[in-house]
Amino acid sequence: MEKQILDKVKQLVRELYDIEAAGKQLLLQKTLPDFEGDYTVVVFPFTKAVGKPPHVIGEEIGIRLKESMDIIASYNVVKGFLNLSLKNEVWLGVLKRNYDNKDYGLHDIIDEQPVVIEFSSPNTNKPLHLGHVRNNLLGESVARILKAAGKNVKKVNLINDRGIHICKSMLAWQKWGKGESPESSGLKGDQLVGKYYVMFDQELKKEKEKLAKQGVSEDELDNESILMQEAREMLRLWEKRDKEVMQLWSKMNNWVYGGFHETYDRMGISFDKIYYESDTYLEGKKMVLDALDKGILIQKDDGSVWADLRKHNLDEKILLRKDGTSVYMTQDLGTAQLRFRDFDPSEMLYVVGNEQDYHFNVLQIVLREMGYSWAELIKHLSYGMVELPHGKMKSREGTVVDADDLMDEMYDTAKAMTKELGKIDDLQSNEAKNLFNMVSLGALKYFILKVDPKKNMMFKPEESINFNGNTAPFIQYTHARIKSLLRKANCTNLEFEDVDPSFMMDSEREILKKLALYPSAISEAAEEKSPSVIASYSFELVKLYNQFYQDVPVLKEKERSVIDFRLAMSLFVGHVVRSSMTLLGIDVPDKM
RNA sequence: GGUUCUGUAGCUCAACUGGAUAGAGCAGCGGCCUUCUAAGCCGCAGGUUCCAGGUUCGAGUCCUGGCAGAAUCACCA
Repeated sequence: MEKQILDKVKQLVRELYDIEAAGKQLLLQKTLPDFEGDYTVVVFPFTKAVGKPPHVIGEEIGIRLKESMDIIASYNVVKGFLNLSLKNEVWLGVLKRNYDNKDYGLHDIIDEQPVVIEFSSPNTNKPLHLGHVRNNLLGESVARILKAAGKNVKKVNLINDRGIHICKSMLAWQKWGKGESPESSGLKGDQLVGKYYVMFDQELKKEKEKLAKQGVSEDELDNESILMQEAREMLRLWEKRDKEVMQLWSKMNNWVYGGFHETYDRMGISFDKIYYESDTYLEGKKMVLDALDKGILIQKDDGSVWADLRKHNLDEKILLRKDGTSVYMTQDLGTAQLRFRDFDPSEMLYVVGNEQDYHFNVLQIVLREMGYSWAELIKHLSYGMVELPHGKMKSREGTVVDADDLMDEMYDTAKAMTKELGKIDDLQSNEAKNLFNMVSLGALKYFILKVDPKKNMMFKPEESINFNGNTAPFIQYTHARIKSLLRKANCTNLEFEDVDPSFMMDSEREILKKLALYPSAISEAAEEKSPSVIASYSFELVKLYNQFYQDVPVLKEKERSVIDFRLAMSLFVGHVVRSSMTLLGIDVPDKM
């Protein structure tokens, strides 16, 4: 429809002024609420070439548009803005064509070549926290949005299951764990392992303090520390596949996976393929050694291997330590290679925090230097940090917001709130549980996803738990209202063919206009890779519907066709609300 | 110090990528349940878009220079 109008404007500009209007000059936008009209053509861009005042041009184009397009009811010109009002029949047509289509706005797969999106990518040395929550929610939602926009999306997770940090928790458990297990302690596996990681850190700190007193310099502390030496030795043994170390490693990792699985399940996160760094780092090592052979990389006297990036205005970057073990970058090279082979993708997205902007920049440059043309497929979907009112999350200061705890708290609040409002009197207990889950998780997800991914966000616990205003519970509530209305109406067969479009009210037209925009909201969200676009859209739609609901008693209307028209519109809104919430990974209840 | 990002109402966030009078929510104040769910609706109040220049018909958005904050510049990941 928008394209139709734009094409016509383009044609008219050509006929009237003999000017070829290019893409950017042709601007069609939604008319602002204070003005009359649905769409607005901005005519300023033509004024110079035409040599007439803007309002005259607007008038000239407007009159011709109205003559030649039967969807246009009227027009008005304010300064350089040509406002067009479409006939009610147009909006009614949108309703007729789509109101019963649950998949309205969603595309089937257009392009078979997959888009691979990596997210979550946890370390197996500690449980998931608030930062991971943003990552997981973004990844899952962006994947759903891209799919809705017609991409063949593959979700992958890269488990960071090896490295010096993993050895730290292993070592601590070996030293001080006394055989403790999830079963014996009653702790979730990831929580248990996390406990030992923290323990290592504390003991290391003590040891370093002692060393410092003995006069060891700041720089030497890591080298001199016995604990660190032991951890490094363990990593070396691990890379040599030492039997005992491997056994400990796989035992503790399995505990962690059990815990992660529970948390993912609860959050509604899933993957098509899981990579383990322990499988991919070797590939990376191989690539590095190959490149070294070809003279692309340099080896220093101590045996360590580096990429020289000084011609890119960056420093040197280590790729293999002097003891031959690999670093983060090394395994990421390998993972990228494997992923490219596995999927032959058109795009490889990495949902990773903006603290790693530098890392991904370097990753791409190194791959490019090594001669891999697919380096260009890598896109870092960088998102901002989650900040807390009292500052950064620091495990040592106990200010880390644990993902499981957070969901528990949200659940309890949802429960208390629901009881206080007296909403569950007619719900079965499992229904009620379901509702608490939906509402609490919805609130959390929406609170995080409504913010533009690339911006840092402030996480205020009291506000995330708020259920009024621009929140998921508000949107869920509207869905429940619609469902309730439809139940009451008991509608099977909606007949509104003969409804008179001229009786359509402003609030109804606004809703239909909004519904017509759902497909473009999806494509914008996919383009920007930003769930926040969908969140705003849903909120605006639901606000419009609530206004309508408040002052138009649907079932009190005399005219049957008008009732059916309104029911069809409500049904349509309900579908789009559910659909858009699904894109955010949020479920909506039929009653609440 | 270098690089990158951010700065919008008391607070948390929008603003269709350069378009009209910068919008929501929360918090505050005032109204609306005999009528389809009040987790709702309506109204009031709240702004030098960090500052100073520049670009043009037009700037929160673009360019330059400041100021403030964050991230990063690891043989951590």
